Amino acid sequence: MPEPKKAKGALTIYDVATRAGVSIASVSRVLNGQGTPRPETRERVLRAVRELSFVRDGSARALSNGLKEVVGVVFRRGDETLFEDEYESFLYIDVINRGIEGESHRRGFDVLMSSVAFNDENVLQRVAAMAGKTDGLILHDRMLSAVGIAQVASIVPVVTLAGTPTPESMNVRCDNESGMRALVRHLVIDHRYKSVAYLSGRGDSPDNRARARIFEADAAAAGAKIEMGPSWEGNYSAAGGASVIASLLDAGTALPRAIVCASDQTAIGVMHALAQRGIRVPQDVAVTGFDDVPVARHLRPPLTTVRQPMQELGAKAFEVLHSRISGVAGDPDVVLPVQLVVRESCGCAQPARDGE
Amino acid sequence: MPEPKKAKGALTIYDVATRAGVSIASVSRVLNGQGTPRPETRERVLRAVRELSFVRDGSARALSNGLKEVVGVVFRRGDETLFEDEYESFLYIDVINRGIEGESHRRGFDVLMSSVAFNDENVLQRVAAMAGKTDGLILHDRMLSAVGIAQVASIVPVVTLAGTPTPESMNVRCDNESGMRALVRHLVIDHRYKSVAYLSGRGDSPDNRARARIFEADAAAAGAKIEMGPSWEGNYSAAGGASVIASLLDAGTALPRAIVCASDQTAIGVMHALAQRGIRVPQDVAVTGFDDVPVARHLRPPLTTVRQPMQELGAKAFEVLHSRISGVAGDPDVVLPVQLVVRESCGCAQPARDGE
DNA sequence: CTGAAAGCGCTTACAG
DNA sequence: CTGAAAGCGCTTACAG
Repeated sequence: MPEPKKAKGALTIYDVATRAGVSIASVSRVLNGQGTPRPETRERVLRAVRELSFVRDGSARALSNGLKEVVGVVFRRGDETLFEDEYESFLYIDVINRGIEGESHRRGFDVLMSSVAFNDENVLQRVAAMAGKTDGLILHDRMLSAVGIAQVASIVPVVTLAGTPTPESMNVRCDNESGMRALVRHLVIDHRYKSVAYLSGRGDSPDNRARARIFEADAAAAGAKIEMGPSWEGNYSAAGGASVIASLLDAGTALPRAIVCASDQTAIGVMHALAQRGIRVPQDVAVTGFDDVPVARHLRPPLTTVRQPMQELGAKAFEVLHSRISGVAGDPDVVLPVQLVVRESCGCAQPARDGE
Repeated sequence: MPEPKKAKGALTIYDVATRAGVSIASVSRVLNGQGTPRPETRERVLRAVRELSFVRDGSARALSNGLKEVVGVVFRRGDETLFEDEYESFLYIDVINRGIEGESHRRGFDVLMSSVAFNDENVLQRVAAMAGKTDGLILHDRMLSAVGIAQVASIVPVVTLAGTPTPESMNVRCDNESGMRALVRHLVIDHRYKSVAYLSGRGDSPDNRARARIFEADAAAAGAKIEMGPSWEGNYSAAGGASVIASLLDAGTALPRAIVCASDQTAIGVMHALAQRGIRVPQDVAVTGFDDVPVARHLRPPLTTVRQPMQELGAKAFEVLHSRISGVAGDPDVVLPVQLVVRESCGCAQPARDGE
């Protein structure tokens, strides 16, 4: 063994070929299950591979094949945590990512993860770099503007989560409309609450807009007094929810009978703020969330919310992306069903244990 | 534009060079910040890149550079869930992965994720495939045998989590010894419990062995009656913990005053089983966990446990791996400090609110 | 400062 | 069935 190849003693297909006494083409064919090699050739290659513990270099394969078998996922990373629960809630992103990973796995793909900080200046730049390392990208909620998406989509296929499909990209989301409809019905019809507020998420979120729209329409139609708008503007975070309540109370505003929060995180903040002022949930004010994050059932009282099938959302996103990568056109706007989860924060009595 | 390049209209550095009227070498240099190009050259390249929305192909770069700027993480995926909380507990893996991702990010690396099912036959094969796509691997708890690790480590550097360093691989873990020591002291000295049991994790886990060893030594030294062994054998899961309790109770065995569980998950199962039999925690039997998973503080009663710095564990693992990838030798056995978190399941009165 | 050319480790027509 | 060779898209000495 004269020349010390490169950095590591990293083996190449040439080493295997030499050892097996065949050409690199044969090695490659055996490894790929292409053609019909003579049994003996096959044996020799396989033995050499085994003895050497050889593994093909993924980059070289990708370059040659034009397929990396890698999809990228980009999401936001929380910075500091104001509420202890805030941190946990971020984990819902991981649930989605698990869904993506599981489905990828089945197709022989791996998942490249990259987070960007909330205050990150050049998200586009990072996303673009990811594009170069993958066959396609899945972007979490509100990562890029439509322009940014178009730009990235010119490099690799893009699927957004909880966004809006664009001419260049596809989208997978949950059925906010039905979820909010069921929630409002439960509060206004079942519980007969006369006044309800919508504590919003970020204004630029499609999810939030959809929820707000249905809330307003349905609650009004059912004859309830509605509160929403500037003084009820949150940002999906617990801190955001808490500060809205604090401001309202400080201003001496009377709270409505029920507060519909744009997310579970928001509800967590609201319940926290309410508890601090000695306002009881649900006796004085009912509170609901949206998402059904893992911690929702452990809150006191357990949170009534709308469950979004996070894991399926991820799985579906991969599925859509994969078919696109494979050159198959698919539905550019997939909508997944949601489910109302009634617990106690809405005012219902403690339901059957281990319920749902 | 005559010939339709390849599959996509995927741009290459040649397209940029043509547009900018320079050689591909110049494009590459500008993009890499190498050399001292004339300002005008720089300008023209940058403009062409911008106008074309060009992004370099990661595989080609990796092949040429000998560096993919990707580390792989392999972990186990839960299949079905017996307890609703089981599912959540799996998320602690994600917390570690977040730590890895965060640190990678700082170094310009991305993280390739791959899960394997619990019953997966050829984990080694999957791990090997990952090795080919990355510059180094981080393996979660008990993924591979020492032989398997050695094999993979001959391809890329390997760091294990909560394992044992081998001649070929490095390891990062938490200080189980100190954690268990503090826990036993709290139970046997502070609470004066006379009888304590250790409900174990998987027998083949280094973490479990370390915890068991210290438990036995310290509890005995403090004069407590000890129970552990075959009839107290769990497997880290909630289901495992619950079934141990069920068996014991069915056999008419009297429970000790305190049960030290090998993990929070186990404690969750134990508390569940106890509740079903009407046994009160901590009045009748105290229960403690190990890990401090997010849900631990939401259990009823809130779980006294030992917090492992999961996120730092991940960050540290990347750090160790990165320095190894960079050719720097580092400590092959990093130990991170843990912290006793006293809540109510040990028998302590409700501590100050918003504690910790 | 800049370009022509070799090389990274594979895969895959194309001949034999 | 199998081998020689070209090509995938970059980077980087090496000359100029």
